[in-house]
Amino acid sequence: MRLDLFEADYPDIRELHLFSEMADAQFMKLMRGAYVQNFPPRIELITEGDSSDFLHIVLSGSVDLFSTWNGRETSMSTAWPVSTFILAATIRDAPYLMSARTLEKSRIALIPSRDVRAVFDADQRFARAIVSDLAQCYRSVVKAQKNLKLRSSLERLANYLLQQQKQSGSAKGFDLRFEKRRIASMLGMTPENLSRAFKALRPYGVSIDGSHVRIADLEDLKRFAKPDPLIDDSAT
Amino acid sequence: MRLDLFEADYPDIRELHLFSEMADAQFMKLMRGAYVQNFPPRIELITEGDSSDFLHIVLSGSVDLFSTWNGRETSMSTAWPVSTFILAATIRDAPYLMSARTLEKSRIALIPSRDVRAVFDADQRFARAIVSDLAQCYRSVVKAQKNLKLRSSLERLANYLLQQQKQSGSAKGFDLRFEKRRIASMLGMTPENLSRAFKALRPYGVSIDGSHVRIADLEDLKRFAKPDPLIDDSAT
DNA sequence: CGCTATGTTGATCCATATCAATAAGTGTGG
DNA sequence: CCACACTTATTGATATGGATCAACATAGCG
Repeated sequence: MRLDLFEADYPDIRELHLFSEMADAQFMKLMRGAYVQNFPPRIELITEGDSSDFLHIVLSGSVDLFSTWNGRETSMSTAWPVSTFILAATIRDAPYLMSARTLEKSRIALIPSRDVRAVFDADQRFARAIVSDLAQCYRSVVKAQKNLKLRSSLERLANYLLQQQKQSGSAKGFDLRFEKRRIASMLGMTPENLSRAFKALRPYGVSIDGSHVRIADLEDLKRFAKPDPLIDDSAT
Repeated sequence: MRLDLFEADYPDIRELHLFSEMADAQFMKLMRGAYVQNFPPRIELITEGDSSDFLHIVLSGSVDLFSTWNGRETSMSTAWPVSTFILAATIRDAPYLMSARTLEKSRIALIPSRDVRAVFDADQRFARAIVSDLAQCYRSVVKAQKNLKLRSSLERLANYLLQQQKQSGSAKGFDLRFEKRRIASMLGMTPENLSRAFKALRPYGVSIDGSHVRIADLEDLKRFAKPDPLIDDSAT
């Protein structure tokens, strides 16, 4: 299971802000028990309800965090390189609340949860980084919940597109980064409804061709979407 | 503003698991800059978007955490004695994502956020407690989101009633702890819809008289509600 | 190339919101 | 203590957002 080339990943992990400030000795202590593995797409890495033995880190690729109940399933969020997931379960030594599957070919590092908790107590800066990370995760979910409870699906899509547009940097047009099916699930709607929602945004200058989106007039769409930093900004 | 009797609250605050393990000196450092105030009902304590200068602690009464967007409003959660709120904003020194108002006459302690961050770095046990608290908060919101995305409003109500029944401890029957208007908002529905939802649960043995709820057969309701520890248990 | 999963479109159904009217509390000041 | 105002809860009628079901098109992919 353990790969010889793992050391090659140290710099990537080290620069993750969770690990960037900590003492070398403590970092190595974490790495000693860790291992890295490559996974093909669509592999279920963890299942909700399982005990949280490892903190996971996405080194490359991407991971879908989703949940199920009574035969239904929904996408909760996406983990990108380089970031951790299920940090909260690791901290509390509690069962996972979400399942995780690779979206594409992905490289994942696993650090024994026990080591994370031990090093937390031994390294001030690591503790500071963990709490900061966790607080950010918390705030992200709160924003997601506000998004769900205060907006219609059309408003959620409009704001999602504005976010994506912003992230892409390009003046006009960007590609959707996921299957529409998954975007629909993330936004809390069905694929059929998403398909119609795109059309419903046409009067506001949104046009879509396959996975390519163009927004004719940002201000026009913003007037409808009413983006709010306390819901839509990922940073704050 | 500062009350002479504040010292009387020390034991209550001290026994909050966030503060129970820390060194005396550090605890006093936190208390030195803190103060306590009594508020009448329905007073807005903080407004979303404001900068987070104080960590708040509910000593008695209760506090509604809510959010607004585009003229709409929704209840996100409730803070009870003795617990903190807006810990995440304090940690990250970021603006509040939620507003807070007293539900009833309440006694609130305020600790300067700067002090919290300073003592975090100085006291191992306090750091450990904060991270644990925060992880629990995070997991609560994730559960709330699963509840919203995976269940219909009728299913949410059914599970809410099962939770309340369990908490009440009594064999049959308990009183709703909030106005129905607020329960509706918490569950992400309108008051009218809640009113009808109660009736729709009658076939499963739920009867309501004012704010008093009786569940004829728990198993019957559970068969419909399908409660799930990964959504409904507050502890895990 | 054909298979399978994804996306689109249309028809319909259902859950939930909205609007409106009324009833029942709850608190206030005379 | 009562009358009044005001908020909350209920109920009915209706509208609508969004889900579901079904058919078909399309795009990846072995």
